[in-house]
Amino acid sequence: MNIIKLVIFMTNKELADIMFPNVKHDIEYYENLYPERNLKEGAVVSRFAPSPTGFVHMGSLLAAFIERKVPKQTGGVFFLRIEDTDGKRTVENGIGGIIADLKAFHIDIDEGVISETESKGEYGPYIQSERKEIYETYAKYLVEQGLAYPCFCTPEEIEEIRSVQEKKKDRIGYYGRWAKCKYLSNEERIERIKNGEKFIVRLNSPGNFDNKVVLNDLVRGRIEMPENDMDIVLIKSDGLPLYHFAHVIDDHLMRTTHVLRGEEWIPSTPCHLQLFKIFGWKAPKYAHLGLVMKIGEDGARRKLSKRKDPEAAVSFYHEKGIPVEAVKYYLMTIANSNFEAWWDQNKDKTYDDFTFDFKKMSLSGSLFDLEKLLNISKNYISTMKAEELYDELVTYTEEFDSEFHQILKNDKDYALKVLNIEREKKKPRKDYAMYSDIRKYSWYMFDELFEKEEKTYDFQNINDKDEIKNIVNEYFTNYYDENDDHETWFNKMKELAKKLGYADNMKDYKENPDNYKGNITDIATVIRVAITTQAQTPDLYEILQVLGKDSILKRIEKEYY
RNA sequence: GGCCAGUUGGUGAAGUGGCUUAACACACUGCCCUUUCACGGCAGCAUUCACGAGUUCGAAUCUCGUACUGGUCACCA
Repeated sequence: MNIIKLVIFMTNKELADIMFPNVKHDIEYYENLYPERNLKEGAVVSRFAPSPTGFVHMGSLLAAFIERKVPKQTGGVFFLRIEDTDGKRTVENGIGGIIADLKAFHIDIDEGVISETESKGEYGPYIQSERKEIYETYAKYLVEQGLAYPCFCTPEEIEEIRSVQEKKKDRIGYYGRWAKCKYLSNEERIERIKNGEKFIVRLNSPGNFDNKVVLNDLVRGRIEMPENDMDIVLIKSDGLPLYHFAHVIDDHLMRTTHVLRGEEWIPSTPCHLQLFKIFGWKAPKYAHLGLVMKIGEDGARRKLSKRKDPEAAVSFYHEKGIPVEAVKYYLMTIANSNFEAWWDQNKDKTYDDFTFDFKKMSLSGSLFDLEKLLNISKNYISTMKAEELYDELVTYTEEFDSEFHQILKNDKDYALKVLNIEREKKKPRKDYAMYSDIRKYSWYMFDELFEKEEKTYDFQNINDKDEIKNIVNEYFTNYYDENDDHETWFNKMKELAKKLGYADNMKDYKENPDNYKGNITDIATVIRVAITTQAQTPDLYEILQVLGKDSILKRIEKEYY
């Protein structure tokens, strides 16, 4: 009996050698190369591990945001790993796009890929395609242990198995008695390899579908699932590993403690847990996040899609000029809805000071609410200082509105005055949700724009041309004085109203509307529209002050005299 | 079809057996304030927590079943 065992063991070793002729090290080598991290108790090591498909998706950004936050909270490490084991997914400059997006959102990494060609940190390489030898070493070890084997099945054969399974209503997959290559003798395997037959490497799964395995998910709690009994592929015919294998090897070697990923990964977790167990490693803690959803064209919920939904791409926010901070605040409210209330109590603090908790995450995928984001953005922008807003706006327009950019640069002091209207006070104005709104709502404050825009004047209640002329004329010849303070200015408006037969306060007007031609708001509106063309603007007094006498009179002369 | 998860208002959600005649925020509606708009203030907006049954003195909260939604079952991640 002992002798037979020995023979089998020897052949496994021989098989492994012939399958992996290029492997130089044993697994001990890598275990020593990437030692346990020396971190304090409770420190979380997590990672953002995207495929280089171009840009970062909203859902991924949420994950990356949390993956960054938790290590920061616990004194751990956050690193970026690129999962490029599938050539078909890889896009030109995919890595650069991801790095740029993370940078744009100020998500800094402690370790990992920092450019198309560079990485930092002691646990690399951080690009999976550069880790081929490592995967082979571990696959070889598994073959030696009899826990993996070469599979010679062609795609056609796999398809054949599948259709028989479907017909018989059996579970689909390569497992148990369906796994043809599982039962080949080592002699045959070696011979076929020597004959030059192509093969892939499959796990010889020790699992039993009737046994249960428990996943203690950080956000969902206990999930019980059948053990994995699929002989999943470990190494593909291109020599690179499949996600399942790569994830287990990498996250062990990189000493990852927490894995955050979408809930679509839950079904394959038993397989990952099994791999960790086979190797005798401690599995990381898993947090499976709900997907970010959106209401589709047909009215049904569906996953926010990179291809169909512009708002899924982070570039969307960049182009609109939605502050990255606002997006991050929104992400924080999605991640932990109690954040909003906390923030309300801690206005002077930021999301960095807030303690994120996995247990407070919503289980089901949340609908992406652009409206809500815009509201957060509005509030955020309203708290910015004029100087700060100016800098952001200059940066924004440099890329997206060169004309406005030039105007802002030409007269910074004036631009600051405009931006400061009803700002930097206890109850600041909240009308800009994105930087692209600023020109839209304040173009009339800039003479260069005012002169060139096509203008339409809507005087609201008063439509009689002579009456409009009369009001404007009267105001600017007899009342307007740029040196008036707010109170004086307003008193003059009242006098003007009274003189022309309008009520100078709303109360009187409401009591006896028939006694008046209108009320003071009508007068104010006429002046407002005459100067700006807009019926809705910030405080009229401030506007007149900022615009200044010269520009105002020029506008009046042109249009009314 | 198998396996898994989810289901509280238009939206995000709080809620872990009695303090819930279900917080809070966004949106919406009305009123007030007001030189317009925005801000701000007040009020309204789920007689009810997918449905059914059970446990209990008592359930949105525990159990079971049903329905629906989503995920997954690749040499993709």
